[in-house]
Parts: sequence; structure tokens; C-alpha cells
Amino acid sequence: MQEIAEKLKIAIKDLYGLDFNPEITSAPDNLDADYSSNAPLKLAKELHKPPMQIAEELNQKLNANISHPGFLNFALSDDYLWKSINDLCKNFDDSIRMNEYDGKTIVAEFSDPNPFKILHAGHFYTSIMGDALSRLYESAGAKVIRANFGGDVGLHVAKTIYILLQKKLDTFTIEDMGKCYVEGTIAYDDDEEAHQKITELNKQIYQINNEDIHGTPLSDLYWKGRELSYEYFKDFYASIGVKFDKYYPESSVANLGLETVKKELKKGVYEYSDGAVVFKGERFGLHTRVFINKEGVPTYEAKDVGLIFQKDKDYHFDKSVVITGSEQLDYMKVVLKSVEQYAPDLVAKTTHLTHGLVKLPGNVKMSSRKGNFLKAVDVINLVKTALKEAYNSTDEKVSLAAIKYAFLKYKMGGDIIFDPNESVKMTGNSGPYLLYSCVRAKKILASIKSKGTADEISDTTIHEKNLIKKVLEYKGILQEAIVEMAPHKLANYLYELAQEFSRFYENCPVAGSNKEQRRAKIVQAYLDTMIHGLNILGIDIPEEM
RNA sequence: GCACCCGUAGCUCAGCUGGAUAGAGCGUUUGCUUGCGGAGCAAAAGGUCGCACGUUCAAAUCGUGUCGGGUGUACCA
Repeated sequence: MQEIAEKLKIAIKDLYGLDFNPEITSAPDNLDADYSSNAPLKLAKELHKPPMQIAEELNQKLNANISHPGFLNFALSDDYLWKSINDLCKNFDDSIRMNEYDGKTIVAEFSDPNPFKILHAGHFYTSIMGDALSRLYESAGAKVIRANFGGDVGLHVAKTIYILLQKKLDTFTIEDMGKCYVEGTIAYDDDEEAHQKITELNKQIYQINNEDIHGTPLSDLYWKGRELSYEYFKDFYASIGVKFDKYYPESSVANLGLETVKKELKKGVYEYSDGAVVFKGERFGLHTRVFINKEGVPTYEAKDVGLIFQKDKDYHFDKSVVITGSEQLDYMKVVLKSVEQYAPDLVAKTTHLTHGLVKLPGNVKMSSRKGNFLKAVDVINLVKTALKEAYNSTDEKVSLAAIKYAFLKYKMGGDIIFDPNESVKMTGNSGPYLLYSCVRAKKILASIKSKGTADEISDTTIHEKNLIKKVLEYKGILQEAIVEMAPHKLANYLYELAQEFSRFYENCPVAGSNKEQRRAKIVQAYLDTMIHGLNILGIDIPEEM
């Protein structure tokens, strides 16, 4: 496909002297061709010639077919396909290797859970998505720093600790803290006395953190709770196979953010308004946000400013990707626009991606205030139960693959519906389907004993051809997924590839057939591709299912 | 009010830098079945791509308007 594009590009250059990047797509089924290009149609306006004439002129150098109103259609020869699959098998990793990001450092920030609270399904989702994106960049040669950012001080901490103090628990678990947070939120909203106490507690906690106070009952509780949260996060990430390189507690960047904003305040980027320090985004089509509140305390905005600079100090990144919930889209625009005024290079290197909510089907209303939101652990348990009921399996690789694939197959941005009762069925467009096809491919290869010479060249069947073509598309898909920062493109391709393999499997016996060696090559190329692609999605393939 | 995102088959979603007959999965109907592990394959039914107008040889895709849903919009994170 890339070779066709290259040939076409050269023909256009030779004939018309234009640098034009032609688009190559799969040809329609009713044509006796494999790939098509609409280049003549695109060029018609610029060249002031009818598209059909351009197609004919180009085709004198190309050996393609022409169809109305000006498409070029290319057919691949069987020899070309078999040669390609042979080359791919000889050295798979080198053939699909990309080097766009060789020597580059990328900081990817995602997940961002708050200590003293429970991980919810959204944390799970962004962890999987962020990790897949990181692996995509790594596949193109980048060194990726997976960073995590969370509020170790703030109102949510005070709410939790307020209830913990009331209950006077000697020991407590992360679940206890989750319940305390829910109770604390209700008390804060409904009880005037509690509201004041929590506000006071918040200031004390801020001081404990800022001055690193130890040895008081309150500070002991705070440090113990924070440590418990960090252990809980670590265990969870380990269980889903995601590893962070750096955790930035919010408190660690607050001062840097505060200083930076104060410095730029003097230069006029930020300004005073009602006693607070704000950035007026209106002149950029955005809105005004507070960076330092009237009590002189840095808000989340200032902390994010500090974080941008801290990341650059720590890693001198070439690119920074931040993934958050979509509700932070406009917020982040304001923060980045303000930083752009004094550090445009940093902002130019930064990309903000957003994702939607993980929802249950049937429009179930969930309220984090009442604590009945979908927790990360709920997702795991629901899938484990479904797997057990459907296939009497307790294979954690399979259940984790089911979840990861379910998350990754959707385009990032909108809400996703996670259906614990039906969508998690292990048929169709699902992780287990992909795994199963890999296990089958492995079995085929294991059953082939002879390493004899190549089979005699005979006809190529449609199923052989389709599978080879699909495998050869892999590298292009990888590049597309990276450029568009879209793991779902890879996920959906792998599903289509597995479907093509299943058709091949149904129609083309391998072991013992007179085309055993040639077909084994296709299976090998298929399996190599699946292993590579699934690895990028963070999905492990079990030996047996 | 203003800004941004979304609206594609009964359901869940791809496709959107304009291209040929709009694709998958689930569900429904039918066929294949002692297989290199059927968690599969083949086939059928199911669509005025929210609506209207516009740009173009060509619009699900671009523009304007409109309806419906979501999010954000000053001292929370």
C-alpha cells in the first residue's frame, strides 16, 4: 500500500512536477482490484484537465485500471503477496519498526487519583487508555515517562479525616476511608457546624503537609491515610499491569506554581480582581479563572502551572500528553493559554486529551456524593463473574483482556457504556475473541512438524489473499494510531484482522495440507502481528483458554 | 445567555483531513458441526447518517441555521 502510494507520487512528480501525497484506499468489492486512489480527481482542479485524462496519463507509468469518474485501481500480484509475507516472517520486528520518536522523551500524565478517596471506573479507564498511548509511542522509539498527579491536600482530605476522627478508629482500611469521604461530604453540605470544622481541619492539614509536621494525632492520621492510599493505588495499578514512573503529589508543585504565577503577575500576564489573582481569558475567547485565591492560596490552576514546569525540569520532555476527563477541557485551555504568554515553547509541546465517563447501561444515575458510583474494583468483579458464569473460567488474563479491550475499542472523547450483563459477553468484538484466535494460531504452528522446503506455487485462494493483505496493513495502522493518538484504531484493526484469520481458519486447512509451509507462513505473520498489537494495547495472551 | 462536545441499524459503536453500493458487534431469522480447540464460519432482515438550506463533478464527512442530549462558564479539584 505504501509502495503503491510511493510509485504514484513519483509518477505525479514526473508528469506534472507536483509534490502530491496520494491517498490509497481499499478498492470496492465489485472491482477486480485491491487498492484504489482518487488522485486524478483531486488533481483535476489544479491541472485544469478532466480527471479521466489525468488518470490515463498517469496510468501509462503505472499499469493500473481506470474507472469513472477518475479512479486508479491497483491489483496486487500473487507473487508480490507471497514475497511480502515471506519478508515479514523473516524479521517481523524490524519490518514494522518505526523510528519517528527515537531519542525523544514523552511525559504522559493520566489517571490522577486523589488520596483518601476510592478509585472509580474512570480512573481504570484512563489508566488503560494512557498506558496504551504510552506503549504506542514506545513502539515508535520514544522514552515515555508515565506520570500521575493527585490531590494529597484539599477539602476531600479534610472531609474524610473529619469522620475518621469522629469514629476514633485505631486501624482502618481504604474502604473505610471511602465511606468516611461520603459521610464527610454529606456532613459538609448539610451540617453547618461540621462545615466549619472541616474548613478548619483543611487549613491544619495544609499546614501539616507544608511544614512536614509529624507526631501529633492529626498529623499521624494524615500521613497514615496518605500512605495507605498510595499503597492501594500501587496495588491496583500492579493488578492491571500499568506501571507509573513518577507520582506528583499536588503539594509538591504548589509552591513552584505559586511563585511562577506571582512572577508573571508582575509582568502583567495575571492580574488582581476582587482580591484574587486571575487570568482573563476573554481576550482569547476563553473565560477568566482564579490562580491564587484572595487568601493567597494557590488554586488547582496554579498547581497545574507548577506541574508543567516541574515536568520540564525533571525530564526536559520533547512532548507532554495530559489525559483528563472532558469536563476539564475549557479549564485546561485557560491554564495553557496563560502559560503560553511566558513559556510558549512548553505549551507548544503539550497536548491535552480528554475522555468521557464510564457509564452503566440503561441510563443508571450515579452519585459520587452518595457513594454508589461504579468503582474500579466493581468493574473487575463484574467481568470475573461474567467469565465464570459463561465459561466457568477464572483466568485473570482473560478477564483483564476483556476489560482492556472493551475500554480501548472506543474512540476517546465521549462517554462509554460499560454493560456488565450483556456487553461483557465473550463473543463478537471482544478481547477474548482476539485471544482465542491467537491460541488457535499457536496450536496450528505447534502441530506442524516438518520444516520441509517450500510448497509448489499454485493458485492463491481468496481467504489466503485477504489475510495476507490485512496483515500487510498493520504498519500503516500503527502509524495512523500514533499520529492521531487513537488506540481505538489499533484495537478495531486487530479485531478485523482476527475476523480475517477466522475466515482463513474455516476455509484453509494448514497442517497436513499440500500448502502447509506456505500457509504456516501466513499464520506466523498473523500471530506475530497480533502479539505485537495486543502488547501495545497492554493485553497478554494466555497459553490456553 | 455564551463557548465546546455529541446525535449513524432495535441496542452498543466504527467511518468524518469530501470520493464509488454507509460498515461491525449484540439481538432476531436460517444454514454449516466427530474441528489444525465451533468462544467459530456463511447468509438474511434491519438506515431519508437528528432536521433544513448551502458549497461541490461528488456530502455521513465541509459551511450556515435549527432541534435534541451532555459539559464548562471566579476564588473546589
